[in-house]
Amino acid sequence: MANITLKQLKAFVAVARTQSFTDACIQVHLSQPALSLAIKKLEEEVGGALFSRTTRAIALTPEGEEFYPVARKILQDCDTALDDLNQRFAMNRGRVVLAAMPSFASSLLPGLIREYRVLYPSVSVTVNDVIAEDVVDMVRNGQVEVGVTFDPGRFDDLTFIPLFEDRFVAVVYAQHPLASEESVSWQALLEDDFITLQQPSSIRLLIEAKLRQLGMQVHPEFETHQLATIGRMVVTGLGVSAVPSLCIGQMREQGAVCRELHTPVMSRPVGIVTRKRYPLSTAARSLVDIIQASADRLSQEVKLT
Amino acid sequence: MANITLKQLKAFVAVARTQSFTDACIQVHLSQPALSLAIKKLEEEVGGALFSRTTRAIALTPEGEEFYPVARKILQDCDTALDDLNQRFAMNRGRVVLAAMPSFASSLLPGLIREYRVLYPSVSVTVNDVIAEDVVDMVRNGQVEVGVTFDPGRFDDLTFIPLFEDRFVAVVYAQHPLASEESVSWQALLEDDFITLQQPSSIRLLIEAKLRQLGMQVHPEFETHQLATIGRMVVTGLGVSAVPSLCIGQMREQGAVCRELHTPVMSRPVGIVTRKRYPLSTAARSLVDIIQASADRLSQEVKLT
DNA sequence: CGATCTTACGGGATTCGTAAACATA
DNA sequence: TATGTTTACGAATCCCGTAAGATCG
Repeated sequence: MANITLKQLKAFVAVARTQSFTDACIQVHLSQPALSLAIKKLEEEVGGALFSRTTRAIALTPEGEEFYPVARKILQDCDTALDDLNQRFAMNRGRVVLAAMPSFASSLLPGLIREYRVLYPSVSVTVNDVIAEDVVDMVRNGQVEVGVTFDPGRFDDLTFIPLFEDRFVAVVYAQHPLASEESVSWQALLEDDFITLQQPSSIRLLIEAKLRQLGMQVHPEFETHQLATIGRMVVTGLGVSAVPSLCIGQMREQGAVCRELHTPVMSRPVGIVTRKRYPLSTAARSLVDIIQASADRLSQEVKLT
Repeated sequence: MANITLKQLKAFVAVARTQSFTDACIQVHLSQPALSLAIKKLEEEVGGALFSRTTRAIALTPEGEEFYPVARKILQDCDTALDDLNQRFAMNRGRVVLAAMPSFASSLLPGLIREYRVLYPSVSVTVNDVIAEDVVDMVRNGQVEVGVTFDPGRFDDLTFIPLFEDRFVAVVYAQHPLASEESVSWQALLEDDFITLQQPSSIRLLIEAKLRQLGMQVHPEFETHQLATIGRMVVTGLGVSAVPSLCIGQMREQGAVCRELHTPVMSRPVGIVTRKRYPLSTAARSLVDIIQASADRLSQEVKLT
């Protein structure tokens, strides 16, 4: 039967502060009798008098004096917690933590985040730029709410929202013979010196596995850790390469030329990965919404035209 | 309109803990629909969903996850505060601070506190053994709730509850001529060497002022700080003295003989001093009650018979 | 189909506000 | 006497519980 009400606490604090029932009425939006009853009830709950009422003057009992700061603190805590939640839901504050594979994080993601920040400037966004496999791991164990990466396949605890197809495109320098072609085959591309990524990236593994499967041999003449270095090497004429279509923009900026790659066309769906049965925060939800809404535009941006 | 309820918080915590509405019902003694409504209302108040309900499984939203420990803490604080108050009023805990003039603190007070402690063993009692004037000061400025001392006279912020009359009695050694008298006059007593208190006690001042007023001269042959020393000196035959009737017991224990003093009879009311308009704690209230109830017995104890 | 949450609605308790009574300075 | 609190009572509100509906596994 131990049941007190926040309203009673508010009433108590108001009376204690104003030292008057009448004045406290205004603060708690109650009539005198109602307030009187509320205090009376509270006193019954706590087992004794909190005020000494002499119809003329009000004084806190020593017990009330002890209780006053405590009640104040409780109400303060409630208010703070409520404000915090309100702001969080209104996205006047909050935080989204997401993971994205490097090719996406360095290409399309910044624009999306910019778009998001325009709408919700008070929500902080943290990006984990990790390889595709780690993106999946970080989502699965809850380190991030949202991941952007390749379709992780069948994980029964994950949800995948496809955004666009990422495929490999050939990267050659402008004077290269293949640059005049509309599209090139892997066979033709690999006749030149091939520059590849050295990092434990799924990109390289994917290329090698697929090509080996088709009986083609890859002879990487150069290896590097950075995508930017590939671009530079290609432009310098050291060789050719193949990169995810996500990186077309970057390659072009560096002066390299991208062409469609066929036989085979290597493509994988890129999308948003979230955890099943773990709802997103409103902040994360709206980020996902923005990314989804931009799916068409993203698809365009990885086109060669 | 920012109004949440502790009941709602309890409901929220229960659901969050059990991960199920049905199970939480038992904990909060509510039907499922009622609980559902309570959560719904809470979510409206905070501005967003705290749970993700899929009719089959319940999961906290990230916002709910943030809120959970906060809500828990608030409820915990409420419980603690309520328990504390309950115990205080039930006097299973608490504290009384009082001040008493030395003559009372060293004579009758210990017995009274003992009586009190038998009834309320869990309430700690602190005694300030200070001179009569300081007792009044400590009560007035709120350092103590209760004081026992002489009637402080007209203080409009103090309440005085008289207990008994304390008067001066003569103290002589057993072989002293006056010991055979029923009562002695100040005149007769002062013919012998007079031992008096040295401390800034109201006792000495009272004696001197009153006697001077009556044209009598006091020749203190010995001065001491301790009442016990007076007794010892008297018994040793160094002289005679006059002490408050409160100290009769102590004098007798030391082997001295007490006799009524007249011409004049010096007596002042001793009683309980409390602050007006500042209600007592229940603990203090019951101590006062006990002392008041013992008033008659106390009056007897300061009699010579 | 079964388990679980949500919505709908009637009954009941709590609580509110107005008016009158009461108590102190 | 005047101010301010408490008691009395009618009324509105809120909240709960039962029953029916909806949804997911």
